[in-house]
Amino acid sequence: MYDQLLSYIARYSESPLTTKDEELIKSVFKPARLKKKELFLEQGNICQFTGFILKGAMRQYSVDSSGNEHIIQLALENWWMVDRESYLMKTPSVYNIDAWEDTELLVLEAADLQQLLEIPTIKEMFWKMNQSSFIASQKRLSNSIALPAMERYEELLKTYPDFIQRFPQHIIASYLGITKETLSRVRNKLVHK
Amino acid sequence: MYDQLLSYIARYSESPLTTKDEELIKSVFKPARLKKKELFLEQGNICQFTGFILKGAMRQYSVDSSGNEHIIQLALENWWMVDRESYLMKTPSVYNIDAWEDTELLVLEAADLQQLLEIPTIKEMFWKMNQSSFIASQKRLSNSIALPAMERYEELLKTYPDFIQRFPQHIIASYLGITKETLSRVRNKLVHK
DNA sequence: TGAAAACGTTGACATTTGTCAATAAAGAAC
DNA sequence: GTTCTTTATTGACAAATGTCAACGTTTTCA
Repeated sequence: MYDQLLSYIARYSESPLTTKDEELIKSVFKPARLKKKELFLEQGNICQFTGFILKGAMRQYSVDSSGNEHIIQLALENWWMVDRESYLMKTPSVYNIDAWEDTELLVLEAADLQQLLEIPTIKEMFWKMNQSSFIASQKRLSNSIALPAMERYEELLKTYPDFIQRFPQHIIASYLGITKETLSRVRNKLVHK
Repeated sequence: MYDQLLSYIARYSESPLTTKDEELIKSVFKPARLKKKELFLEQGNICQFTGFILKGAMRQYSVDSSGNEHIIQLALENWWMVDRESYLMKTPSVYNIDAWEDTELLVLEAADLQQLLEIPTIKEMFWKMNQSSFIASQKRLSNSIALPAMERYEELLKTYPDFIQRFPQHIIASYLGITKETLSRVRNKLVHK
């Protein structure tokens, strides 16, 4: 069960982990399971955990005054899921996070994070993860302000083709910032062009 | 000239810098000046520098096939400016970065970054900067997909009131992902409500 | 200081996207 | 197996935003 996390760490760092490091990792990351639709974080609460997805699919979203969900982030196996602002600053979150499929996770409490970061290999891994999260977020933002709906969808097809397989269209639409009807029409146009 | 950077570092880290650390910082950060509209990074080139703005205002933007500019980032005094993806991966950038006002910077070459990161205080500062960049980017993304133009503008007014003072409306509009005409109408509605 | 450029606003109209309702198919639950 | 829920599509219409052109003002700078 921890092999998946350990090999993830190995892939995103240069130096190997000592046996002692591995012990620490196994002691602070706790296994957890979520049923489909089960909440990992509820709006208004403080995000207590960082989750590493072993198996399953999750989503992070806000709910607006009309009750519409807006998907901020989707995540599959070997992705991290957390509301970083809430987790780090211990402020109430404006987002919900839940499981879209039955999901197995390894979760890390905020209180254990500092201890983990004393392992240079882990620190390096999180450093890289932060960098790529930021870069991905900035790209998505760039698409969001610069591209019309169809091109945003085409970008998504290229960047995260798995999403299309794992999430229904209304979720994809929300991720793109459009309605499911608009996405349906966009797809229709793409087929006929 | 370096005091501004040193006090920035002090503000975003817990431990103080040694005199030796300060010497290193002064040796790797080089002063630079940009005239208004002068390019710091041109689309297609690799971003060579991270800039710390001492005085002035800058923008990072893409240019679409119709020649329209889309502002990805605006920055003022005590902000960092860089295309992180290009800088770190050494890949050609899709963005331009230029000065919107005559600007004074301290610039850091990518080659000198590693050396700097060996100073724990600096590493901590960059760590925090990465975190807050990501959080800011995610918030902006969240607004971009969830809020209509007027509310995005109101959010901007709250979050970065300085931008309104320092950049003309067509720049603000582009930052929000709308046209200058739409922004003008939004502002008109806000006055009359 | 005077011409040129940049900026901001407005109107008319086009385009994109959203809303609502109806329908049908696919999938989940009992 | 059959009922209920979820998902996807489509049409008619509404709302938001974009486009283009014109105009006046402000700013820039030679």
